[in-house]
Amino acid sequence: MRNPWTLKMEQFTAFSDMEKRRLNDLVSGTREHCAAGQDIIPDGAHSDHCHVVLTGLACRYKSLPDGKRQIMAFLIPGDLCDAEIFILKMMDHGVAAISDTTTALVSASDMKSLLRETSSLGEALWWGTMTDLGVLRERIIDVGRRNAHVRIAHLIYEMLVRYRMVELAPGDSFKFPITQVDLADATGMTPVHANRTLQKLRADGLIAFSQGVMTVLDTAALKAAARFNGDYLHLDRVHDPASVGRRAGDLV
Amino acid sequence: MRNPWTLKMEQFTAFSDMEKRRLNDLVSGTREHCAAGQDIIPDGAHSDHCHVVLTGLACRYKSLPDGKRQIMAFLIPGDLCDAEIFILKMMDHGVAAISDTTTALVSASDMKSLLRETSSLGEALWWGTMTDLGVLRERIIDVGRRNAHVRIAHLIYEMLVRYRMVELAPGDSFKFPITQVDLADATGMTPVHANRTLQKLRADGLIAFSQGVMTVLDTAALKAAARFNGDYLHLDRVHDPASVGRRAGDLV
DNA sequence: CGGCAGGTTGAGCGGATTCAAATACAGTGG
DNA sequence: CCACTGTATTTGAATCCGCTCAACCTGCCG
Repeated sequence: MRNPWTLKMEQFTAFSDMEKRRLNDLVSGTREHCAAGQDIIPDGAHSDHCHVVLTGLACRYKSLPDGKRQIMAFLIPGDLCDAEIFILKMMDHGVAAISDTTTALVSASDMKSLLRETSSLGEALWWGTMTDLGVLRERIIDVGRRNAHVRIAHLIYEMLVRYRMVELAPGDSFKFPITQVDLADATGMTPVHANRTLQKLRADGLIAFSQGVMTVLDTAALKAAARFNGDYLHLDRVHDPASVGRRAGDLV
Repeated sequence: MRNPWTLKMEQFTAFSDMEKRRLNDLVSGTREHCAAGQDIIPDGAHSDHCHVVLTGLACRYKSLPDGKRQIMAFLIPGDLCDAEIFILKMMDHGVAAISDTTTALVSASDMKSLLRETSSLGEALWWGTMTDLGVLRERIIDVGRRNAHVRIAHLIYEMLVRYRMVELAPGDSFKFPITQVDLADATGMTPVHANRTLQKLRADGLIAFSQGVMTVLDTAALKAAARFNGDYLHLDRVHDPASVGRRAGDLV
């Protein structure tokens, strides 16, 4: 009954049982599977279904005329791939699977009516979009004003916080099937330099990485190295006394 | 009766007279003036009013702990400063006036009900947010994968298209009160390098700049230099046969 | 065993930065 | 009207972070 979409949005607000059931029903319909490396939604496409990532890792990307590629965002379970689909004529970027993924299809009309609801659900959806904006802005700061070391540390730390939201980072370990080429495309650097930077983070004892699993060994040190401030993720419930136990917010 | 907010959203869809009147009423209430250099909305602030830029130029920015600053977006007349205000507890970045600005205050409750309307208005607002996302993604590509020359050309060309939307770029000239320091903060480079890059664009006869007014001398050449593709702005009405006359879409 | 994708290492180059100083320019007050 | 002041732009020279190119290694799989 607990799905990553609900878990993520619960970081924003507490839902009633009925609301949770509602959300759960929405992602319990048609599923789609996509193999690593394939497009979940190609650039320029249109469809009348939204995709919610349930398992695996995906990314938003855009290929440039000169062959370069920029990854604008990583999408983990609970993330919505294409909130724009029911308004815009076509996607202005592609969404690709990095590892094998399963996505839930939600019809545009369901999503539309959800958005217009006066309940917490409509607000939660809006919250999701607003935090997406925040994450994008943070990525601009990354590539614009942070050096390679801080930049990669920041990306990894953000992934940790986000994976924790959906309870997929036990022991501060999480799946990280991202190749160094992908990482370079996301951080706006070359694979070679991404490699050297990762090595330094490992040598400093901040992270460990093997078999596609990233482990953050020293959260405090990594957070400091990344100059991380998580306000932009708007995990509002962190400050909610009713929220108990160890949550993603502990890291922010 | 024609205000920049309506003009901008008309790039997405045609409104009925009643809808236009509705939009106009919303920005005809309280006005706020802000002097150049001052914060319109400080980082971390909260209010229960949204700000719509009516005149002047503003920017979204974030100051980093080490004193650096990153400008994430420029806001021209018709742009909404803080769509998040009625959901999120606080702003995760600041909005500052670059030149003197006037903004219209729209109450959060008015905005909220607008968003829930089944008319074109709710969709238009959603469209605005989605294009903001698109512009941010494009900025990530800018700083991540384009060199200084292309990057600045791209920024200027985008400003031209956006100014045209709100009919503020007669003869391909528009107000550009952005200092080279601002420009550097927006493009993720140093003022010195921004200066040299601008000089090259002028030497190549692509742009002219004096007295705070930018003139694009050769739109085709600038577009080519910027490798510009305007799909991300989603000026859907460009393809609408009912749309007549020279509009921003001509450039996209 | 060969092939291939991903990761690692080295050396040289170059775009952008840094620091510093000079120049232009607008506003202000004597 | 000019001297004065502060801000913005311009120029030069040295330095460095990250890029390029190229080779090599490693593990995996057919």
